[in-house]
Amino acid sequence: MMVGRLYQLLFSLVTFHSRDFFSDIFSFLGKSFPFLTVLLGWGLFFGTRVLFYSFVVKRASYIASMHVGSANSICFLIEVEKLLVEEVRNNNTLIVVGETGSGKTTQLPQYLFYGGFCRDGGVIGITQPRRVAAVSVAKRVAEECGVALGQKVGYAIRFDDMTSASTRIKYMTDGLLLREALLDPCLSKYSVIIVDEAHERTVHTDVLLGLLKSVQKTRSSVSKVMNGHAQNGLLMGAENDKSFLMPCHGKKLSPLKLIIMSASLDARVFSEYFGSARAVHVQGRQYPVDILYTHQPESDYLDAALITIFQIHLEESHGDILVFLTGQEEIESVERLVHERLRQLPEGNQKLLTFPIFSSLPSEKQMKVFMPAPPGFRKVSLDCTKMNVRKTNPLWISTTEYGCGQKLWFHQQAKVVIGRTLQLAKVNKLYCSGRAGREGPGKCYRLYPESEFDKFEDSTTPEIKRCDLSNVILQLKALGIDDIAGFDFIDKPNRTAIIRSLEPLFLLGALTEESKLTDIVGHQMARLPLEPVYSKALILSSQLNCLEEMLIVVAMLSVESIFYAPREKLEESRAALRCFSSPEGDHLTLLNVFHASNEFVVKNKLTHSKEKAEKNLRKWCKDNFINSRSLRHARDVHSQIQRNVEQMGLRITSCGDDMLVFRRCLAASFFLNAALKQPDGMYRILSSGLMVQIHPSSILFRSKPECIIFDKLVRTNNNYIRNICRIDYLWLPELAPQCYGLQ
DNA sequence: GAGCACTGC
Repeated sequence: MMVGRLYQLLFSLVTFHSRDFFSDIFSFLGKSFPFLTVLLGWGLFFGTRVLFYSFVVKRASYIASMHVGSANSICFLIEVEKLLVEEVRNNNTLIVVGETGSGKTTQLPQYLFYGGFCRDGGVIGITQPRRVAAVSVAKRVAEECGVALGQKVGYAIRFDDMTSASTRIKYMTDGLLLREALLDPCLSKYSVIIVDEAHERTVHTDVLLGLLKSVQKTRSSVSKVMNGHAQNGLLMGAENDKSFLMPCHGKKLSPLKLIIMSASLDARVFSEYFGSARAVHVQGRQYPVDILYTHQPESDYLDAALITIFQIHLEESHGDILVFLTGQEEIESVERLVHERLRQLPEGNQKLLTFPIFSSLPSEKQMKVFMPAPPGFRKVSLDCTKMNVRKTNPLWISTTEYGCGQKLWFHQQAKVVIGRTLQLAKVNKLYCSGRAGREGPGKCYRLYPESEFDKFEDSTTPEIKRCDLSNVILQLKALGIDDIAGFDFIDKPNRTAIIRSLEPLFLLGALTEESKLTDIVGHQMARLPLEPVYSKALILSSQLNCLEEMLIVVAMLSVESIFYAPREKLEESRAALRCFSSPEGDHLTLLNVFHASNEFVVKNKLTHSKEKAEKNLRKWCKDNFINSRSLRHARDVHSQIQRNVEQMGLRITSCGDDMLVFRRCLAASFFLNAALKQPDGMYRILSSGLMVQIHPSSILFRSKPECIIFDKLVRTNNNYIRNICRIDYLWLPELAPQCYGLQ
C-alpha cells in the first residue's frame, strides 16, 4: 500500500508540473530522504484526496515591463521612448495600452519631460485612482530622476501636497484633479494630463474624462485663435460648449495633450469616445504564467486553498504565496488551520509564516505584510483587501510567486478580482525576470474550473452606472454644467438614477426647483470634500452655533470604524467603549472619544517629542480598543474640513455642553434618515418606509429610543442602520418642513 | 447580538 501511495505521489507531482517524467523522478529521489518522508507523511495526513488534487494547466503570456533592466530591454526602451514622444507630439489625444506595472506609469512622464513638454513651465499631471499609488510612483520617479521629492517630481493627494513651484511631473489622485478643476476650470498649468488606470472606470475617472474632453476642445480652439488660425466652426463649437470653460477664453493656453492609459482591451471604447483617437500598444518581452484551474468545482474552497498552500509549500523550492479570501473571518480560520497543520510537519518544513491583511487590522500589523520573510522562510499572505497590497502599489510586489484565487460572492467585481490575480502573477514575473538567473514560470491557482471563469467575463459595470450620483451632480453643477443627462459621459448614467440623486440634493437645499445650484448653500456644499449630507450638517451647525462639535462628528463619521473589537477580547473592548458612551447615541459617543483623545494629545505634546507623543497616542488607542489608524485619519479629515469651513467664512463656535442644540442640528441635517420605532422593536424609515433594525454595534442597540436619525444603512442579512442618535419626533416638521411639513 | 471588501475629495 505504501508503494502504491508513493507511486501516486510521484504521479501527482508530475501532472502538476508538466515536467519530464523521468527527470522528475530522479530529481525527486535525489532529494534528501527526510523530504521524501515529509511528503509521504503529509500525503497520509491529508488523505488520498491531496494526491489526486490536480489542476488543468493553461499557459498564458503577459506583457512584460518596459524597464526591466537587461541589455535587451534597454535598447528596446530607447525605441519606445522615441516612438511614444513622437506619438504624443503628433496626436493631442493618445490611448496607451499596456499592463499595470509595465513601467508606463513611471517612464512615460519622464520621456515627455525630456521630450520638451514642460518647456514653457507646463506641468505633466498623472492621475491615479488611489492615493498609495500616486505617492509610491512619485517617490520612485523622483529616485530615478535623482531629485528630491517635491522638486521636479512631486505628488498631491488629500492631506499631503508634495509639490512646489518647480514641480513639473506631478502625480495625484483623479479626485484631486477634479477638485482643482473647480478652482481652475481650464487646468491651465498643465501641458499634458495622463489619466492612468483608466480601465478601472471609477466615478472620478469617468467624470474627469468628460471634463478633460471639454477642456481640451476649448483649449485647442483658444490657442488656434491666439495663433491667428481662427476657424469659425471650431470657435463656435467652443463657445457653445460649456459655460464653465469661459474663463479659458482670453487666456494664452497651449492645447492640452491628453493620454489615457489603460491596461485592458477597453482601448477601443476610449478611442471612440475621443473621436477615434490613436491607440498604441506598449509591449515588452513576454513571460509565461501558468494558470491552473481545478477539474471540478470545489465545494469547500477554504479546504482546497489550504491543501494548495501546503502542496506549493512542500513542492516548490522557493517563492511566496498569496491567497485571496473573502473576509476577516475566513482569514482567521485559514491562518489557524495553517498553523495547526504546520505543527504536524517535521521541523525542517515548518518554515512558513502567515501574514493576514484585512481592513480592521491595526496598521502596524498590516505593515508586516510588506516586509520580506526572513531567509529560509516562505511567506503566506492571506488577503481580503483585494487591491490594497497588490494594486495600489505596483512597485511593491516582489516576492509573491503563487496566488490562490477563488470565486467571490460579489459577482459584479469577480472579474476584477480575478484580473488582479493575473496581474499579480505577471508583476511578480516581471520582477523575477529582472534578476539574473531567476527566471521561472509564475503560477496562478484558481480554485474553480475554467468554465466558471468564463462566466465572470461580462460582469463589470463602470462605477458611475451603479453608484449614488449626488456627489457627481453637485460637482458638475459647481462647474456650471447644469444638464447632467446631457453631459458627455463615456457611459451615461441611468436617467432615473440621476433623478433619484437630484431629490435629496433638492431637499437638502443644494438645488433650486429648476435644479440649479442654490446661491449660498449649494455652492458651499460643492466646495466641501464630503458627502452632501455631511456638508449640509456643517453649514447648518455654523448657524446653530455648534460647528465645532459637528466638525468632529463629521470627521469621525467619515472614516472606517473607530472601535476595534478583537474577538478574544470582546468583554474588555465593551468595557472600554462604556467609558465614552453617551445615552443619546453614537454621534455623541464619537464626540467623547475625540475629546478624550484630544485631551491626551495636548497633555502629551507638552511633555514629549512628536514621535514619542504619537507612539503614546497609539498606545492610548490600543488600551481603549480604538483603531489608531481610523482615529488619525479622522483627525486629518477634521483639520482639513476645519480649514475648508474657515476659508468659506463659516463661524466656528461651540455649543458647550448643550447637546440638545447639537442633536437638533443633527435632526435638521439627517432628516432623510429619520426612523420611528415600531411595536415589534423594528424601525421604519420615515422618508422611504423601509423597515430596519439598529445594528448591534450601536450604543442604542438595547435602549431603542422612539425616534432616531442614523448615519448609514447597511444591507447584510438584515437592513441595519449604524451610528444612531436619539431625537424628538416633533422636531422633524419644525426643522425639515420641506420633508415633514403639514400640507 | 452582527460582521464581504475596497477607493476618493
